[in-house]
Amino acid sequence: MQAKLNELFSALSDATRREILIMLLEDDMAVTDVAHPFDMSLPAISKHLNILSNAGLISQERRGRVNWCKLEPDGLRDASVWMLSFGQFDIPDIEDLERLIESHIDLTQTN
Amino acid sequence: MQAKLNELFSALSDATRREILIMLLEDDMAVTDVAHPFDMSLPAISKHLNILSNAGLISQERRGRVNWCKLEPDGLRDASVWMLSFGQFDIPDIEDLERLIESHIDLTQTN
DNA sequence: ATTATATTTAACCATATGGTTAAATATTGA
DNA sequence: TCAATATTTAACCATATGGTTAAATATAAT
Repeated sequence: MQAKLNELFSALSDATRREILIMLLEDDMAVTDVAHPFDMSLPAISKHLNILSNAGLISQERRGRVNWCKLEPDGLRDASVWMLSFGQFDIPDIEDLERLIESHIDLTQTN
Repeated sequence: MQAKLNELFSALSDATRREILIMLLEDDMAVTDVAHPFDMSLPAISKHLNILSNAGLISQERRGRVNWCKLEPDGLRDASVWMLSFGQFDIPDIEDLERLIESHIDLTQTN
């Protein structure tokens, strides 16, 4: 769980990779086409795509010599959920969450 | 904007720092107390706190020789908005919340 | 069969990151 | 005043990260 979140947030911490994700919102793309707008070598883009794949944010499917990259929006889910518990809940909700955590701890301790 | 997001996601990509944020959900804490549960030197924690400060995720207020650390939940807003802009996942459901609670419990118990 | 295209792998480099220990700096208490 | 406490700064180290170029691989086209 922690390792997965490390990978996710780390993948998102690079502007090039975030831009790639946004590009893939439009449509699936070949690696070369992903690379095109960037002032960067193809191997560099290839590495970025691997990092996004390993984080579960995209998938890649090879057809012939073309590797098609596809956004996997569900990959953002864990990170999103983690963040929402801090950022979007207002104060009473945070207190609710804390009570939930407390009660869950109490339950595990009495078992 | 991109630099801010880099900083934010990068700050969140370390499990120690995420754990610190969760600890600060409870209450404001002094640096030494933040450091206590971790098997890590005080300077290391001090660095982590600086990274969290620079990312806008916490604030620090010195009173006497004690530096009080305070969660700044709004600091997550930009990153949260960025992720929501992908808009392809639903509002987190009860299972996600359960998993989140589990992960927080794991964190508090493994220390 | 040869060449062009799409992509990855390998080897390398500079800088960033996350940790350490030792020393420095305040501030508080005796 | 002197010692203890809280925290940061400095110097250092190993590994990770993000880039490069050159070579390798696999497929498609001529």
